[in-house]
Amino acid sequence: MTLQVTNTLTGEREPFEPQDPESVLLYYCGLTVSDFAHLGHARSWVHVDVMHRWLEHLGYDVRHVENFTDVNEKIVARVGEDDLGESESEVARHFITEVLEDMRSLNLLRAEVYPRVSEHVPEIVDLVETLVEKGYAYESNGSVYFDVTEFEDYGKLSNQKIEEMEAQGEEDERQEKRHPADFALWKAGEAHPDDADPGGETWNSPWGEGRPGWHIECSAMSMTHLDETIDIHLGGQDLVFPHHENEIAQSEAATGQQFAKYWMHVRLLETGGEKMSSSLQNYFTVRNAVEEFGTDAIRMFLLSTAYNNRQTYSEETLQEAVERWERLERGYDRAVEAADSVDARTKVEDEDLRTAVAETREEFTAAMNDDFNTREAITALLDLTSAVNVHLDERDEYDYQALCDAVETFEEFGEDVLGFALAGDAEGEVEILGDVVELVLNVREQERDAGNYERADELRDELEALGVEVQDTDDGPTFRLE
RNA sequence: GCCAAGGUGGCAGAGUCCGGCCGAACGCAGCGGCCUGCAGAGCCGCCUACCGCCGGUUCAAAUCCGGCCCUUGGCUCCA
Repeated sequence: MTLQVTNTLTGEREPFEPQDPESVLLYYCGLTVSDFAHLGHARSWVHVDVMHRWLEHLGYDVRHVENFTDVNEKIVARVGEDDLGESESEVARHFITEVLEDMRSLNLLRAEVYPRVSEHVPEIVDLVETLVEKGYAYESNGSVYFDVTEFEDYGKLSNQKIEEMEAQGEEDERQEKRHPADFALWKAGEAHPDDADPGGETWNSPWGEGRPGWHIECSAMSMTHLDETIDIHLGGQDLVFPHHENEIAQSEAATGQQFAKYWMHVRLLETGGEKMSSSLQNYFTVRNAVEEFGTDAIRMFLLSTAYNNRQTYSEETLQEAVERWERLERGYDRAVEAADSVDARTKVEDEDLRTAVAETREEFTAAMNDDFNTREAITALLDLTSAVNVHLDERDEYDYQALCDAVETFEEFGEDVLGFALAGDAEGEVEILGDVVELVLNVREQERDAGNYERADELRDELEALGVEVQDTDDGPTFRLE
């Protein structure tokens, strides 16, 4: 069973075969750091994170590079706003810090490198020079443009014909271009006083002062940190055209090599009719979402739809994800507690549970290999949850070995691959807190034994208000910290 | 106008590439039951599917082919 992936380049599902059978070169088009990250960014991140994790699970050494675009007019536009910073680079640095924090809050595996455009201007200039030398680009008024008519395959990623394309770029630069679809590789800084907002940095180049174009950065950084040909290039669906189309053109024109073997695009998170207006924007930030629903519920929400299918955000779908996550977590907790309670030498065997564990492993693997079908993968884990629950509810004696296998499966797939925090952070503070709760529950048991249920219920309600969910069982009370 | 993706139960959402295990998964909401001092969790059952419409291919179609209707996303910086 091998991994199959959908390649935007061919539009088909193909067997995944990296150039080097041992490793995968992966580049992800990251954010333009002019604002906080929102749930849509989280969708891409979490899916790419799970792809990364699954590739590692399959044994590949994954070299993951994700850029930050820190040179952009949108960043310049915010210079001086509030306390964001007094220059383009200060504003960018501010948001990079915030965005990295958001990424950590989503429990994303770190990339190997997070390159920034401002640190790669020499490489960008070199690349542009190469393109000019080879006749794929021309200088005009201090700016340099890529000549799309010189690159035979232009349009192959987005399936478009040059003649049918709308002009790219601002109105005033169209005058300088030979073909409307030509795009800027280097933009003169002084030739456009209107664009040259104060605070926007410029660099020296063979064509005078200026700034890198909007697409050349990723080509330069991908080649610098990975190779001329990489295995997977990822990004949001919205980047297919023009961004990735242009990356292919300029990269392949410069090197004569294929730029990326597999192009994969995460479909955009939709909002169900309502536009992502600025008034709603705040609510959609990663920060607010994680704070309100928790990392695991957010991951559950985002992974409950395959990366290349449409997903609509709504209060209801998010709430459903919370329930799905809690069901999974409870199942895991029950399995762990049950396994801990059983004598390891027990001879009890439950064929149903053992079969369920085996099927879960098989189905999870098949789902992930089938173009990273995270929805089906989660389904497999929830099926295991049901099997564990049935086993614990219907059996008087537990199957120690099967429970251990179930726990291991939850951890291997749920934690390592899907990135959930099943075992939680059982650190000092949490342990002490648990002991305190235990103490209160003992008191409550005394009240219950004395038939003083009113007081017992009060204690339960008060604990719940503090985020401690109490559950009475045959074996005494149990609790969960929310 | 161009490019692309879709229309499956109350909601949400797999399955469609490689037709039969789909008499349609997993879950959420709701209802009934078991358990329970109560509640919750869990378990069992139901609501619950003529798989957008019409026609074709086939022993067999949600899945393949043709036509039609409708929806959504992108095409400007955008994950």
